[in-house]
Amino acid sequence: MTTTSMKDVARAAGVSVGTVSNVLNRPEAVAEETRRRVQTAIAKLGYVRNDSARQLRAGRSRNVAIVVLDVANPFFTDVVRGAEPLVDSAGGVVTVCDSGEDVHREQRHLEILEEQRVLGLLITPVDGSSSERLERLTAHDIPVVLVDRGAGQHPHCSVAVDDVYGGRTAAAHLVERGHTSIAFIGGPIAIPQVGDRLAGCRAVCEEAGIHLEAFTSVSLNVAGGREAIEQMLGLPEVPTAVFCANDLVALGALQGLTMHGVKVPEECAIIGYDDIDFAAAAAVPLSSVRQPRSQLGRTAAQLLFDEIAEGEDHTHRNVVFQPELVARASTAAAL
Amino acid sequence: MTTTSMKDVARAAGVSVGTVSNVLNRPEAVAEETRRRVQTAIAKLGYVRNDSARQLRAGRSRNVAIVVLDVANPFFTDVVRGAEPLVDSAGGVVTVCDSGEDVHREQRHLEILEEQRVLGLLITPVDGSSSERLERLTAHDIPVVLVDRGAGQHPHCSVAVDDVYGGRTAAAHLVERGHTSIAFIGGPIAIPQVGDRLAGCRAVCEEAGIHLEAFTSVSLNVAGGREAIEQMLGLPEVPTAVFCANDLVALGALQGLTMHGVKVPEECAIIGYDDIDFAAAAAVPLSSVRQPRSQLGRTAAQLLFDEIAEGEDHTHRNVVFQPELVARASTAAAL
DNA sequence: GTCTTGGGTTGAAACGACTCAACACGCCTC
DNA sequence: GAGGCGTGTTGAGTCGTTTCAACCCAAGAC
Repeated sequence: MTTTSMKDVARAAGVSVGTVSNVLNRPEAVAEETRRRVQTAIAKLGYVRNDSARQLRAGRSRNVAIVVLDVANPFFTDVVRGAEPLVDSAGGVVTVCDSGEDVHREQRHLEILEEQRVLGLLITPVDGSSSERLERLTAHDIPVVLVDRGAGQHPHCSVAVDDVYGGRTAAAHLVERGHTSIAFIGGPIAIPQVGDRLAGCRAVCEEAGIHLEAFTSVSLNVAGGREAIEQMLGLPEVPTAVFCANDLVALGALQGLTMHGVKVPEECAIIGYDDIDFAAAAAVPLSSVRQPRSQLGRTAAQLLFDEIAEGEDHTHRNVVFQPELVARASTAAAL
Repeated sequence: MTTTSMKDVARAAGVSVGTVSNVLNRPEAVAEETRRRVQTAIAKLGYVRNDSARQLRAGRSRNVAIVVLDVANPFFTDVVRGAEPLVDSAGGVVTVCDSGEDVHREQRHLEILEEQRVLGLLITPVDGSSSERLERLTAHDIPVVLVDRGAGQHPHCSVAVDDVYGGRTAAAHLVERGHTSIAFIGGPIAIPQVGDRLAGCRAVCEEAGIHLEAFTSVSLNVAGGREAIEQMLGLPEVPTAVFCANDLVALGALQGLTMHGVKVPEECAIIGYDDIDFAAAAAVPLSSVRQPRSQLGRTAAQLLFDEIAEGEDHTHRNVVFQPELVARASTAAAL
């Protein structure tokens, strides 16, 4: 069965293609009786609109893409969840792309998305200096909203959580518990969130005159955390507390420490970041720094549609949320 | 800046559009010198192919859609991960859609995907009887591969894990540990996986003459598990073991039991399903039934491309994997 | 009886890329 | 010098939809 087009429907209903189009797009402009005839024809032939043709005509698709660092990270799925309803109700369709923290995959996605003439883009870019690639999109009139990325020099709207503040909060909590030697475990420092969290942490440590050891995990997941712990345990002086750049890493760290018989929190405390659902369900419930995840997504989508609506006279907005400490068992022991 | 088309490039390079098209699609057919001229023109104008136009002409997009029950479930993200490389290397693009276990959302996604003339579809359908909606797609020449769905009556290729066997395995493990009263917690029974796991469990219980109590959680996630536990604890005789339809539910159950001061596994054992990464990292490491997740995705994608390649003389294939018991602390106590 | 008005409908012109038959040109052969 | 060959290039036609000026026609105004 070869695909049926509007022409076939028109013929079957004895009207012109223009009328079929009207039935589909502005039914109120078509006479009752005609409309019905067209609709039965559509049903009988099993006609399905061809979106490519629509888009070609419209010059733009109705897809909103969300490019995340890792779909397997609950943080991002929550962000996506937050954005979806808003996009949906605006008649858009969400496309999720996973860059896997890899610049080349991100690049490939961006190229494809540009070819698809997406309506807009929410992205957590892999590195800090990706602006040139993104600006190419904005130059081609594709609005870009940065997610979880501070109000920097970039010419885009953005939503973010104050990661420096979050880093400070986590470190302050550890200091308050009496720790005097702290390790930081986090993925590529090039990822701004990681850098900021570390910066906040470092600031507090310096103020308090505390030793800080930073480990660079290969990536921000469970395996990365486990591996970093291996390194850490090789130190002559093993720190008594670990601040992980996100909860997945923290879970990995927890596994690593437990495997080596190090008691959490008695011998080593752990604090994560994001407060994903699994954090509370971990072997030792994880302390963490909570981010308003779905709100991030929702706000980002909102900014995107605002930008689309405002057109020329749009000025970029940068929304920053404050994270919040959630203390649990993994930092419960006082020294 | 209005979008530049092949025509603009052609003009700038002093050639015809046909030649530009050739440079893009069959560069070897174009003379070296011409090719270079066209390429500089492309670079200078910042030309980007218009995918809608391509697709319109081709009659088909290069998108492969994966429709899952829940993107936040690591099981599915792993399946997606498994499928991605294969789709990628076949020149396709993956689109992930989340049905959220909701028939209407699934339906909406299917409609949109059909309008987009996707290359093919990997789907874990919400209910068992969704075949009519899917057959509409196949009637329109869109190949569909069922994921995690047994070799039933359906006219599709499929990959699946033997869920009845998995259910039996889990139940047998509990019986072996001496439990004589077991609860099953699982989402809508209409979801075939849930039904099958329950069936396998029930069969073993009947053979062993053991009491089985089944609870229907609203959905297959952490919250669903927590809520079901509330119900279960209301029973006059509280079961001594719980078999959860997936690990998220099991994590929820673990939270629920812990909240009510019920010790796991001493007072109540738990076994989950899927063996997601978080299962091992839980407060009490969860026993589970492991599925070859990424292999499911990879095989599904393979079947899809096989079907596309074989065309007319394709016969559907149903691949079934065997799951595997992973015993951990949550079922460690003997009675 | 002519003139408006306006609800319905029409048909052709876009949109941008791809395809393919036709052609142009240089070179070689007989 | 006619014919054949091979390599490059062309341009018109096509995909399916939307849009919009033009048109038709019946009803109401004068």
